[in-house]
Formats: sequence, structure tokens, C-alpha cells
Amino acid sequence: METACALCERLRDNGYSITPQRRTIFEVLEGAHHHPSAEEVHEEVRRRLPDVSLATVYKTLKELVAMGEIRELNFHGDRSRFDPRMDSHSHLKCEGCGRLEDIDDDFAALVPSQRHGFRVKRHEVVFYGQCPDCQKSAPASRKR
Amino acid sequence: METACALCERLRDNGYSITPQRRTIFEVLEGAHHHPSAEEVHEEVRRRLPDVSLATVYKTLKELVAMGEIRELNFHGDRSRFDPRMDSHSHLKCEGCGRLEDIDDDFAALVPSQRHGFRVKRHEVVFYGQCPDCQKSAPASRKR
DNA sequence: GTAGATGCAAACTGTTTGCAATCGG
DNA sequence: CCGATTGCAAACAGTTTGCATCTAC
Repeated sequence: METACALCERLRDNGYSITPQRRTIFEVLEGAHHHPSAEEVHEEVRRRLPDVSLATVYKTLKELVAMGEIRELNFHGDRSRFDPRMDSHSHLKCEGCGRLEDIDDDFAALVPSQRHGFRVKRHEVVFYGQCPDCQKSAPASRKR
Repeated sequence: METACALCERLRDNGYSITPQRRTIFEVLEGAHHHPSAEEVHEEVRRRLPDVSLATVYKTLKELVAMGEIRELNFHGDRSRFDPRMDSHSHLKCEGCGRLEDIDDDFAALVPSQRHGFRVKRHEVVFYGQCPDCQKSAPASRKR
């Protein structure tokens, strides 16, 4: 039995074929609330379908980004993380442990559509700080 | 004759020694309005002092970031760029050619000092779009 | 059957590091 | 003079690519 999978539908519409690898990657992404890196996606995918290669994960993530189905986030030296939420929202990033959380604030209202001659298409707001756990424990950083 | 160099003073204050390499790197940074990457800093430094190594540039940039004298910016897949402006401001990034411009807007007013239990310390706002040149020319991207 | 997808390993890019030689204070 | 700084080359991490094999349709 094949679970419904929004991303599968989209892929099919765009003429891509649906392989077990892709299906699994999509399922992992759709259930991901923690902005996983490519490697984290890979690990989780392998837990369900052990022989998927990291290269396939990278290729698939790139396709999805190109199709506008997920976003790639690059905050300060981190590896890329992938975000299945496409609506306008902001991020809180812990400088201690690297945790990245969504916040629903949408600052679209302040976005100029034109600025310095630029045609502005989208914006990104990131708040950097310390998450609750990192405030409690040592003030130094822990993980990177 | 040795030009005055704000960053040199700071370094000296912090007990670092002032070498010709560092002095040149600082001068390049202080005159940089285009958010150069490490490699771009290196090129410009070499134009003035030909034997400086890229490793030295990286080490020096890292020191400055650690000392809080410059900022490191990481936007979407780009290599790191370095910004000598430390006051609160935002950025406009052209998705065509990669050009990165400052905008003076300071959205500090909307920054919550506390959110989801996070202690928020700073924020970053980036607007993505097309610069005037890229609007005129082909709609496709050019440089990355 | 065939175009497209996969997996592997090798290549690449940006960045960091170990270490011997060198230099600033 | 001595510890800090440099340059080199090698190491690294994350990501991408070439290509032979395999698979969805």
C-alpha cells in the first residue's frame, strides 16, 4: 500500500518518475520538523530503505529546491539545511547547539518591492540566540 | 609612512602583533564596500603585498570575526563573505549575479528579546531579488 | 525497450591544520 | 632572543559529477 505523498504527486506532474528512493526521501522531508541537513535526511531515509546513497539524496534535494518544493537554508557556516515549509516564516537559531526553530512571524509587510533599484522577491529573517537548554548549561557552545 | 589603521590599533590593544600581512589585510577590509570573500580579500591583498598566503588571510579573518571587528556572512551556498560594518543593517542580495548590497534599515525594533524560550541576541534580514543590471539583461542567472 | 534514475568512487571547492622557517617587539 | 606569525602542503567537510548499471513506465 502506497501512502499518499504530496511531493510524489508534484514530481509526477512534472514528468519525473517515482522511485522508492524518492518516495522515501519525500516522506522523510514531509515529516521533518527540524530542518535536517542532507546527511540527516540520508540517515533517516536509510533507516527505512537501507541502500539509498547520499548522492541520490543530494540530487533529489536539489531537484526539489529547483522545483520550488522545499527551501535550502544556509546559516553561518553550517552545512545546508532543508525546510519543507514554503510559506513565509522566520527562524530562530541557537548559537549554542545549532538548533533551528521556525517562528511564524511574517515580516512581509515591511518588505519593499523595490529597493536601491533591486526588484525584491523574497526575504529571510533569522534571529540568533541561545535556546532554553543552552541557557541552562554552560555558557560556552557545545556542538558547533 | 604608516597609514592610520583602526583595526591595527584594536589588534595592538588585544596584544596581537602587527605584521605587514595583517596591516594590508586590514586596509583592504576597511576599503571594502562589496562584502568580499576570503579569496577576494586575498587577491586584493596580493596586489599590494604579493607574497601573502591564503591561509594567512583565512586566519586573520577568523581572528577579526572572533574579536567582533568584522562579520561573516553566509548567504545561500555562497562562500563566506566578510563585512566590516558592525552596526545593525540589512542586506540586499541579487540572485542573478550574487551582488550583495547594504541597506541601512535597522529592524531591531521588531526583534523580540525572548522568543520560544530563546534568548535572542541578534538578527539578520536579507532581501533576495534582482539587481538593476540583472533585470535588464537575460532573466537567467549569470555568475552564481 | 528506453529514457531516466541510481550508486559508487573520484573530483571539486572552500576552509582548516600541522609544522618548520621566519619575524616583530 | 623568543613566542607569535607565516607559508606551504596536506587534510578536511560538504557537495557535485562521470559513468556503468539498473529500473520505472
